[in-house]
Amino acid sequence: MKLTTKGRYAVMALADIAKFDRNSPISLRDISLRQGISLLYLEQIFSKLRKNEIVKSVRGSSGGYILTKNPEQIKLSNIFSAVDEKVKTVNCKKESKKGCNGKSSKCITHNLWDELELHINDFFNKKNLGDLVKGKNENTI
Amino acid sequence: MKLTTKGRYAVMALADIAKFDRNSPISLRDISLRQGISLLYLEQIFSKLRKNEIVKSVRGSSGGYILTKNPEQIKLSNIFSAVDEKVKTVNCKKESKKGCNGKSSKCITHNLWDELELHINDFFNKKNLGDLVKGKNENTI
DNA sequence: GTTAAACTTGACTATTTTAGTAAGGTATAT
DNA sequence: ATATACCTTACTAAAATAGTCAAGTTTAAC
Repeated sequence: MKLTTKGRYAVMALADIAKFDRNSPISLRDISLRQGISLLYLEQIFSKLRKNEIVKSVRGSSGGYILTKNPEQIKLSNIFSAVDEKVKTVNCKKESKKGCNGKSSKCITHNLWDELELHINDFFNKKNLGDLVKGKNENTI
Repeated sequence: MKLTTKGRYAVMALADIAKFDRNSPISLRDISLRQGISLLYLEQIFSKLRKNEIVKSVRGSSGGYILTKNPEQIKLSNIFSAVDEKVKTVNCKKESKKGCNGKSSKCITHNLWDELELHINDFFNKKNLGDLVKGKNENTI
């Protein structure tokens, strides 16, 4: 069970932006250098973030990306869903008519995984970008 | 972010055993049939569970596996660590001397992922096999 | 108006992980 | 004896991940 880099990088990059003034756009090149993430990969990620209105882009030279809202208003769950990072514990939900393993009832651990998903999503719903940059003067990049 | 089948199957199989009398061994063949898990795959999983003393084996015909403890004493975290299912959110912990991305300080989201890991592990520490089989007369396999 | 920095898009690919399968053992209750 | 059950090692197809590559378009600034 692990987090993919897509979700991690998205959060890292947005936290990077959040550390700066909201009005001037931050270029992906700068983020790439500061965070050590491939520029081309960042472009993929930001394409999704823009489509999901987490950021807006400013084109042209000295362009870049700006957060659409205050960091406090951007929940981590919003970011993860934007880049298709999902918490997935069971694959027995689709065939809701027939139950989990093709049998007529739910598998014995079904409720457990549901609870786990809720537990994790709860965490992501409670955390926002603002929480991450509060200690921005500390020993963090 | 998802759970692998190894962890899921281990919990399912152990919950299956927990539903029965503790004294008579349950064969993998029966579990395989009831839970719809490949017998050969179950053997791999139970090999690890046995080495980690979650179950003990009884050989010979009408043999099988028995839980080493009461279901209430077997935490899900024990099961997951036995089958190498780990919660992994960051890969920036090994090089503790140099920081996360080879730089001298921690990455901006480092603490976040630590918190998440704790949050999830907390869940697995609180749940035990007994919790799963309590409602064993309900509509579950 | 040119230019260069920056974003946009779509296709492609190597590596790794997952989810098993296959084959051939060994132990033991009946 | 022998069938049932566990044990071990090796192998592999498929999927997901983590990017790269190439060829654009847009626009601020000079």
